[in-house]
Amino acid sequence: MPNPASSAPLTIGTLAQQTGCSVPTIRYYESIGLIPAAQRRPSGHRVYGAAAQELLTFIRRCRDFGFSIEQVRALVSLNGSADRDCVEARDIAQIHLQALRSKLTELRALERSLAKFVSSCTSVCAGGPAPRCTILKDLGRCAAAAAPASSRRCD
Amino acid sequence: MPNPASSAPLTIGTLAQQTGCSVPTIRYYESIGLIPAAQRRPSGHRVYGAAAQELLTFIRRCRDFGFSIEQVRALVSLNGSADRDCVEARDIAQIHLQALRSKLTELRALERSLAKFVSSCTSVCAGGPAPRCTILKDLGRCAAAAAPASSRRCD
DNA sequence: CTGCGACCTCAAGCCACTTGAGATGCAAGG
DNA sequence: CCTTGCATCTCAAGTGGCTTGAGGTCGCAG
Repeated sequence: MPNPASSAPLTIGTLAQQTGCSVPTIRYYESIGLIPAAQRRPSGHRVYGAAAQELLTFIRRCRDFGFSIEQVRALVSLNGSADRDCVEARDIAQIHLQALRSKLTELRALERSLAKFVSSCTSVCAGGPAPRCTILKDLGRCAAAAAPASSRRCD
Repeated sequence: MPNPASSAPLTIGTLAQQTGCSVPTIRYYESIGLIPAAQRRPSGHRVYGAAAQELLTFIRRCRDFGFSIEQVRALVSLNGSADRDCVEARDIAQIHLQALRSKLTELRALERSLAKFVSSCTSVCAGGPAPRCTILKDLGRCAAAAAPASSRRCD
């Protein structure tokens, strides 16, 4: 036995705990082919080994960093193919970084505007009738400082 | 005639152009009760007036500022009820602002980490075999600087 | 042998729309 | 008057990345 403690077969629940994914999420990843189909006990229960644990931890980290599932898929595949070039990984990260930066720029502008709304309401109209609130008035005004439409989407 | 040019009846397409919403989005807003059901021509085509245009512009601005549909619903309702208190609006904005700020904090940390990944790859391993890329190695490491799970969600 | 918790599958729900199919309306040109 | 072509209509399904629920099976402790 090469590694008695750490390579013992894992149930899906244990794997979930150790990787920080939820149990349904692991099954979901299997269903979309992001992780290979697990081996099964005769009962049908999934059994995992150390490789699955490493893979899932990697995936979970990627998701924490905001990579999309398709980006993660590409990174996983890169991670497994010795004959491919690391520049591919950098490109994926670079693209993600750029998207993140433009999102950040948008959100910073939003934060400023919202903070202005709130403090202006507090100092000018707090407690008054709602339809005269500076927040609602500012929101009704012709758009100027608003973020582009992309910030309404979920990317 | 009180306002001949601006209060002419609008088709949904014109309304969409003037408010920056798409045509299906306007129908969607009607279907979820965010805007009242439009009047119809005998043919079934929707007809809108100035009130709808103002309302949709307001809604669109709110969405630009990142308010959820339910938050927008509350703001719209506040905007229309003279007997309610402006503090309600401020509370909604305040809650949204706090959520935005914690999101921003997360994203800033992500940005730093990703930028580090990219520059490290460029200087250390660019062009080498993918599985040895510093990006992929860092992603595989035990989580430390990663953002909390909330950043993976779409909020 | 009887709980009870962990596991199984399959389906639907979430958000805020977008996209597509297939049918009809309307305004302008011939 | 008729065609052409765009706008509109409805209804259904798709998007991402899961989560939640229903209804059933498995495995182990008491």
